[in-house]
This record gives sequence, structure tokens and C-alpha cells, in this order.
Amino acid sequence: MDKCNAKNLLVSKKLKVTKQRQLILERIIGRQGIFTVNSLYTKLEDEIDLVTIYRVISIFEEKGIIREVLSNYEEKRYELACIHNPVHPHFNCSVCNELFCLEAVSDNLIKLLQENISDYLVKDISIQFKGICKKCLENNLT
Amino acid sequence: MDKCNAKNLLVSKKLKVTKQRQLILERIIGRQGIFTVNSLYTKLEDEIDLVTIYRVISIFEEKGIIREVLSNYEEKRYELACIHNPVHPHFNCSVCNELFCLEAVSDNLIKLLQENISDYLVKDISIQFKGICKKCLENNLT
DNA sequence: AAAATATATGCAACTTACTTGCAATTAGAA
DNA sequence: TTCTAATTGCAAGTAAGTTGCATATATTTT
Ligand SMILES: [Mn+2]
Ligand SMILES: [Mn+2]
Ligand SMILES: [Zn+2]
Ligand SMILES: [Zn+2]
Repeated sequence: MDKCNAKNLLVSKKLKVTKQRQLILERIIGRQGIFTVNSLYTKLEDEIDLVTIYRVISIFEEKGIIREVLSNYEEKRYELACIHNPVHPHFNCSVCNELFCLEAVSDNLIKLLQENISDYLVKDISIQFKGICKKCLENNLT
Repeated sequence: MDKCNAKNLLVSKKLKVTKQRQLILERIIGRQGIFTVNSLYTKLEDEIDLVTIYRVISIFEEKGIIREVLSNYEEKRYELACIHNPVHPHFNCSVCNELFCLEAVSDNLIKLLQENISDYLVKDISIQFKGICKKCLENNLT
């Protein structure tokens, strides 16, 4: 199965296909990484108002097209939520402060993590590592 | 070893012992849970200015007296960081939207989680579950 | 114990991510 | 093509958190 198609995805989620929604979704699908509302606005400000991006992102999240990434930044972070991008841990470098996507954790390991939690109905799990990324480690030695 | 003592903790971290810092730290130690700046302010507004709480919390975090809890709330969340409260996962209920502290995960399991991450120097790990808490599950059935 | 000094506090004003109201526009149905 | 409800853009608002600066206070020095 290949990459998602913006227009089809909008139609399948029963969303009106507007120029703005297409542009935003195409960018999200094209880049395949973590993004913020402002990172989208920087690229699309000639064509879309900032408020519209906020509203579109909010709708995309409700419809499950994107998911919010757990983080402590002031700006909310999101990423595409589709079969090509299953839930996975992230790594936050405390030097460059970037947020990296990591490989998904095995189902077995997830089960082990959930074993102790009896009083709750678990639907989702977020894992974030903190430390120093390879680039910053190398730079620090120089 | 018994509970931390606010004044001693301040002195050991080489911080000036002010009335405000003592009051804030005593409350954090006394309650032993997750807190926000505003939750402290609600209880201490007659004696401490909101800005002072922000500044004290910022210093406490730098000194490692408290740690920020990873979350997607608009307001930052913190908890006491001491031998009595080692790093542990949290559970976020999507119904009541509360954030619960869970038992710490075994070192073995943490090691397994880190095994795949070769390009990074890991210093810390945050785990947050999302789902429905016992109370909300019971209420939903009623 | 008093004076000196460096730090902490409180108030007002500011910044910034995000939201809301409303009139104008537009996608999709009829 | 016309109609209607949903979407958009602009302006204004909200709320968490920050900053400048004068005053107050904890700790050091005398
Ligand atoms: Mn990711
Ligand atoms: Mn906790
Ligand atoms: Zn880095
Ligand atoms: Zn709940």
C-alpha cells in the first residue's frame, strides 16, 4: 500500500474538500514528520490564514487523521495518524531540543508495560525518551 | 527515611530560605501529587504573588527539587522529585481528564525499552497511558 | 548587633499560543 | 444554476507564562 492521498482521505472522513484542507493535508502527508501549526503557517501563509490552520488541525485531530504528540513544548506538536505511521516512541534531545520519531515498540513489550495497570482501561500509550541525540553528542566532543 | 523537610531541602540546594519558598515547598511535600502553578496559587494567594510562584517553581525545577510531568494540558504539571517519588508512568483519563500517578516500572522493563535506541544517549523516560479510569468506567455503566 | 550587599519579591505591563464572533465566501446538494 | 449549510478570514479576545524595575528581605561582613 502506498502513501495516503489527501483528497481521498478527506472524502473518506466525510469532510468537505476545500483548497485549504487539501494544501494542509498534502503537506502533512508529504513531509511525514512532526509538525506544529506555525510550521505549517510558515509554508502556507500566502494561501491560508493562521486561524484556518488551527481550525483545520483541530478537525483533523477529531477525525483521527492526525494525532497530537505528547510533549512539553509551548507549541502543540502533531503527526500523521495512518497505517503508514503507527504509534511509536519519541526522543527529545535536551541540547538541540528536537523531537525525533523512533521505531514502534513490539506488542509484547507494550503488553508487559500494561500488565500492572488493573484499575484502568488503557486505550493508548505514549513513550518519550529524553537525552542527547547523536549529532549533539558528536558536536559536544569537538 | 521519612518525608523531606522543606527548610533542610532548600538549604541543601543552596537556596535562600524565604517565607514564600518554604510555604510552596511545604505544600508540595505535604500533598505528594501532581500540581500546577495555579493550584498552588489558589491555596497561597493571600501570602504569595502568582509571579513569585512561577519563579520559585522554575528554580525548584532547575535544582531538581521537582520535575515537570509530560502532559498535553495547557497548564504545566509538576511533581516532587525525591527518593520518595521516583520516576513513574502516569495515566490520563479521557473522560474526567485527570492525571494519575502509577507504580514505577521495573528496571528490567526499562532496559528492554531502551534496547532499540542506539543512536541516542538516554537519560530519562516518560510513559503516559491514556484511557478511562475506574471511577469513570463505573459511572458510565450507571 | 548593625550595616552592607546580594538576592527575592510584588506589581504592572508584556508576549505568545490559541480561541471566538461575525460577515463574506465557497463546496456540494437540489 | 440556484440554494444552503459549512468554511474561511479578519479583528478582537483569552489565558499561561515572562520581563522590567522599584522595594523588601535573607544572609554576609563589619
Ligand atoms: Mn513520531
Ligand atoms: Mn506522578
Ligand atoms: Zn540534539
Ligand atoms: Zn476518569
